[in-house]
This record gives sequence, C-alpha cells and structure tokens, in this order.
Amino acid sequence: MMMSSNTTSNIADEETMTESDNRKSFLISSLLSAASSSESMVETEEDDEEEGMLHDDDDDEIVKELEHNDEDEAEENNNNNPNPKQPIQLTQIPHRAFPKTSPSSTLFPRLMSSNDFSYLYYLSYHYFAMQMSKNGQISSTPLPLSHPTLLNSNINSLKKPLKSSYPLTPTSSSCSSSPPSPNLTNATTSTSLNSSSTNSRYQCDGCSKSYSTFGGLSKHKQFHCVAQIKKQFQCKFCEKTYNSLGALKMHIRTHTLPCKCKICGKAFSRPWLLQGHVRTHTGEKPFQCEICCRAFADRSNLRAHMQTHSDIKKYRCNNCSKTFSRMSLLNKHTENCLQQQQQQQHATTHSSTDDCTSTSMLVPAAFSI
DNA sequence: CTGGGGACGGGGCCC
DNA sequence: CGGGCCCCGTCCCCA
Repeated sequence: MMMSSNTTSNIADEETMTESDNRKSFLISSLLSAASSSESMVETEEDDEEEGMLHDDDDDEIVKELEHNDEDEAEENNNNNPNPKQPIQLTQIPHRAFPKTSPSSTLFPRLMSSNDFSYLYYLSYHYFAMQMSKNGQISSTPLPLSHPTLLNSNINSLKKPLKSSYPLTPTSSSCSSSPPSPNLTNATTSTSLNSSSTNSRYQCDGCSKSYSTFGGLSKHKQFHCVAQIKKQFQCKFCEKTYNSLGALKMHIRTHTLPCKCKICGKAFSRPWLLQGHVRTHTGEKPFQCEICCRAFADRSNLRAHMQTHSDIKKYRCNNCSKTFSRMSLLNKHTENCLQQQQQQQHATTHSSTDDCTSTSMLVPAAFSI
C-alpha cells in the first residue's frame, strides 16, 4: 500500500511539474498577446478594489464571521483612494489583465499558489512598468532600495518600519513619480501613512508593508499579503484554504451540514446528497442498467456496475495488464501484484532498482490508452 | 482474496 | 451567486 501511494504521488508530482510549466508558458503567452494592445495587461486600481471587496454584501453568517474585518478594510481602501480620477491614467482603463470570462480565468483559480502569483504578478507588473515608461510617466528602471527617495524618507514616522527586504521591487519606487494622493484627512488611513510631504506611503494593515502607491498596496493585499489571502479564503473550521469565496462556502457546508434527513435525521452537506440518502429509505432506484436492467439508486454505482459488463475495464494494472472496474480494486490488486513482482525480481536478481516498474503500476487504463 | 454493490464525500461545471 | 448535477473517488460490507 505504501508503494501504491508513493507511486501515485510520483506520478502526481510529474504531472504537477508539467502542468506548472504549461501554466507558466500559458501565462507568458497571455501576457505577450495582451501586450499587443496598448490598453491590455494593466490592472486598474478599481479592479484591485473590486477584487479586494469580494464579500461586502454577503449575508452568509459564517462567511461574515470569516470576513468580519473585510468591510472595514474595503472601506478603508475606498478612503485611501480619495480621488479615483487621479493622474494614473491606468485607473480609467476598464480592463483586467486576466479577464474573468476568458479561458485563463478558469485556469486562474488553480494558480493561486504563492509562487504562481508571484510569478504572475512579476510579469504583469513588468509590463505595467514598461507601459508607463512608454508613456513617459515613469522610469522603466526600478529604483534600487538605496535610492535617495527611500533613504530620505522618514521611516520612523511610519506606523511600522518599512521592510526594505521585501522581494518584489515594484513596491519600492517605480510609480513614485506620480502617486495618487493619500487621503490624509482620513484618521484611520493617516495613521498608516508616511508624514513625509513627498513620500506618502500606503501601509498594509495586515502585515505592515508599505507602498508608495495605492495600486501597489492593492496588489500586495490581493496577491501577496499572506494574512489577507489566508483570511479571505481559509476555512474557520479546518486548515483548508480555497482560491475563491464560492469554493470556501461550498466547503463550509461540509462542516455545517445544513441538509438533514427528515426520516433519520442524518445531515448532509448538499441537497442532492440528502436526496440520494433518502432513496435508501424509499428504495427508489432511478438509474437502470440497460444491459441487465438492474437498478441503482446512485449513478456512480451504475457506472461502476457498467464496468462489469465490459471486458475492458477502466483501470488496468500496467504490470500484468489485468483490468478492474474500480480504482480501489486496482489498488488492492497492485499491492499483491507488486509484492509478487518484487519476490520474482529478488529471486532472479539482486538488483534493487525497481522504481520504473513500480511507477507504472497505478496508471489507470483510461490514461494509458 | 476477489469482485461487486451500497452509501457517501467533495471539487468542478453549468444554468 | 446558488442550486443542481456530473464525475471521480473512497470506505464498507457481503457473497
């Protein structure tokens, strides 16, 4: 069994690596194609705010608890943006780098690992800087952290000290030539701003990192601030985290189990699970096998049953080519088959290298065909 | 031990 | 955004 899980994880790792490469290639191509349009690739501050305010009007009690601070932060974001029509022309461009409706948006939630986001944001920001440079608004060369504008800033006046070691340089100075004016009249905001007249900073209240622009802060909150992301999408009942609020809500149902059977009182996470359970009481079996006319209450069970009518079953042992209707049967078989194989190998040779054969053991026939 | 069925969980997609 | 549904998967039980 251990070997089975190991081989499975090996395969999964390989697939993950290739998927990761493909995603990066996809992202790069997306960015390059978007670069062909002068308005592309630039996320607006409005977009940042919009995505930062994911759940303002959410009336789900549980989610409210999870996000009880978000509304305040969102409001603060609004206050931090005193003049939406401020100079950064990019704010008027109603375009997001990764449109929600594009195929990339369906891929996007899978990219929520910190590495992917860092990579993604780095590329998008690079293009952002290039566009700004083309427009003559900023220098395309990021200022080093030792730039005089930073050295001269009164770091001590910050609510918390600026951590200059923060890896992503876009926060440091690239847009500092024309930052939107921080709302110094807002009490909450003003406490997190640098009082320096020329280097007002926007500070993340989650991790204390500060930024020269509101956009930089928004980007940080959206993509990099672990505290923010974790708070937005982590389940309060367990350690699971999700890339979207909808996925989190769906998961939370597995804890709250809102659907209860009126007959036996058993609770389920979703209505259709309850519906299937009720069939165990009523005896209803709406799914019938077209071959033997046997009826089933569960479609998945019918599907598994259909495998019994087929000579070629879905899951195949790559070692002995025997096929199975279910993965669990294949796993059981694999254990024994692997042990037999190892015994044979041990008997014939003292070679201990059997990784390759074991790796192919768990590949389902559906994937190997 | 093997094969199959029953019951159920959970992520994702579609409307 | 939520509900319904699909699909894949697991666990348990039994013949």
